[in-house]
Amino acid sequence: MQEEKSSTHAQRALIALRKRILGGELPGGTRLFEVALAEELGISRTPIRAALSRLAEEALLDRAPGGGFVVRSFAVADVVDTIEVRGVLEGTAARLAAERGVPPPMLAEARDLLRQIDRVFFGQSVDMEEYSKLNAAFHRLMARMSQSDVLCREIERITALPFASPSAFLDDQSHQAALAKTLSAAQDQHRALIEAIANREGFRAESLAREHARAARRNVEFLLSHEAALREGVPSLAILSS
Amino acid sequence: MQEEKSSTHAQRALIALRKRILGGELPGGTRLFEVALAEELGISRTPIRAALSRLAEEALLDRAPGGGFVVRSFAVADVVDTIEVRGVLEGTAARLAAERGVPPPMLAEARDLLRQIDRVFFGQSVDMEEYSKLNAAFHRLMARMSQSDVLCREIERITALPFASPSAFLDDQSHQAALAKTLSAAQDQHRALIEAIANREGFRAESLAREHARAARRNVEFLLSHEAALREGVPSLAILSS
DNA sequence: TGTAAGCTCCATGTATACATCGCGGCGCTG
DNA sequence: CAGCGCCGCGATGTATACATGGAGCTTACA
Repeated sequence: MQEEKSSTHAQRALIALRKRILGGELPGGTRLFEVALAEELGISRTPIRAALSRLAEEALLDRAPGGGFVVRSFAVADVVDTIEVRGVLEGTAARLAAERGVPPPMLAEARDLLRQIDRVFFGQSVDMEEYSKLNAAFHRLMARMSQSDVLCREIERITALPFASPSAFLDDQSHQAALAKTLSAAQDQHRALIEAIANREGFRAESLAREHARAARRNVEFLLSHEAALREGVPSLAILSS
Repeated sequence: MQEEKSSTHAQRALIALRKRILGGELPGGTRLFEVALAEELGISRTPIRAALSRLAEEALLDRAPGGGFVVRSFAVADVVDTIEVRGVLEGTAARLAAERGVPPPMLAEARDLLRQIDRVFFGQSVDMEEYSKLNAAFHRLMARMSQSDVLCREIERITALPFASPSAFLDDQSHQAALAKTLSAAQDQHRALIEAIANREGFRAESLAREHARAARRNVEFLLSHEAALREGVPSLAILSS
């Protein structure tokens, strides 16, 4: 066998197929045939089926009526709506956190994350790798502050879609100039959010989280309004069908 | 073979297992073993795996770290939070419907549904079967009015959980007296919702939808506060772990 | 020429044998 | 007695052969 990563064939198939779907190599609407994929990847149908099942769980594939799988299509409107839903869910998490109250250690953890993010700005050019990681951690923590497993799970699920993640579009290198301003504004929102939650201001926390998600939406709309040149460098948008 | 319903073994296994999980026969945390289930249902492991995978998509099973599946546990708090999430999502659908505008034929369809629900009340004892069907149809239509496939999908997904459906707890026969009042209040909310959407009052529509979902939450809390006697007749609550 | 029946092929469904891997018990050894 | 390592079992992972069933084509008959 080849010496790829990961242990099982199903894992490798999952990773390979996910990559192809997200990369736009398998456009939305494409029917995936077990035999063809099995031959292509040099494994049997069984691990292929396992991989396809998991991709269906990730909402990257739809089950066809009479059996089989189809690559899900994402139009621009779907991206926008998905981000809207993320905003709504994160808003709910923030509101619940405020309403139910957050244990002080957790609040301290959040404030520490904010300081760490501040520190990333100190360098000349921002270390996007690090920022993405911290930003994702902050959003995950905010979900946990709701003290609702159900909500955490739903947020994690929607966030797994590549273009809906709070850290999507950050790896886009095209408009470094605007970046600093954008990130600084986002950080202001982070601070206000924690403040609102700490003050038990549920409505304010929810509104802030929703508006915070709007930044991602503005990014998408900006990227799509400027012709292909910009979109080229944005892997998260390769999946778009139109 | 036995002459159950449905065509494939995987389908039958799916239905059988879902029934056992929802019925509380397989309590939360139970590890499901392919071989054991295969022997028990008299089929091979392959269709069992297919069924387990689909149950994971339905969020009734969790994948165990090292492979395998575990029945998901639902505590009371999870039920409440799930209903909260449904309310939030339906609220978003109602708001988007109001903000984006709804085609008149669709609004007419909604008003027609409201009239049909009114008609159900005419009889001496309400036909709950019929009411459930119409109520579910109304909620589905409201989701569609958002004109967002993503949102529809998420609502449908969360609504698939037995205790989160807008028609859950309606089959409970225990407090017929209060029922008429409850349903009539719900219908008032339905009417106000459509009115708000038609008037493009996004905030009002969202608030109303959220409050409407609270009715389900009150039902749960009422049922749980009255000892087992009441809970017996409520199949939707059999899944509760505690 | 149109229609309907039947056939054939292809894709998924199913069973089963074998592989692999992790874990726990048991025994050996220092 | 303690610690290490080996062995074996049980669970999932994988391959493969065969079953099934539907769609499209072809052919024969009206």
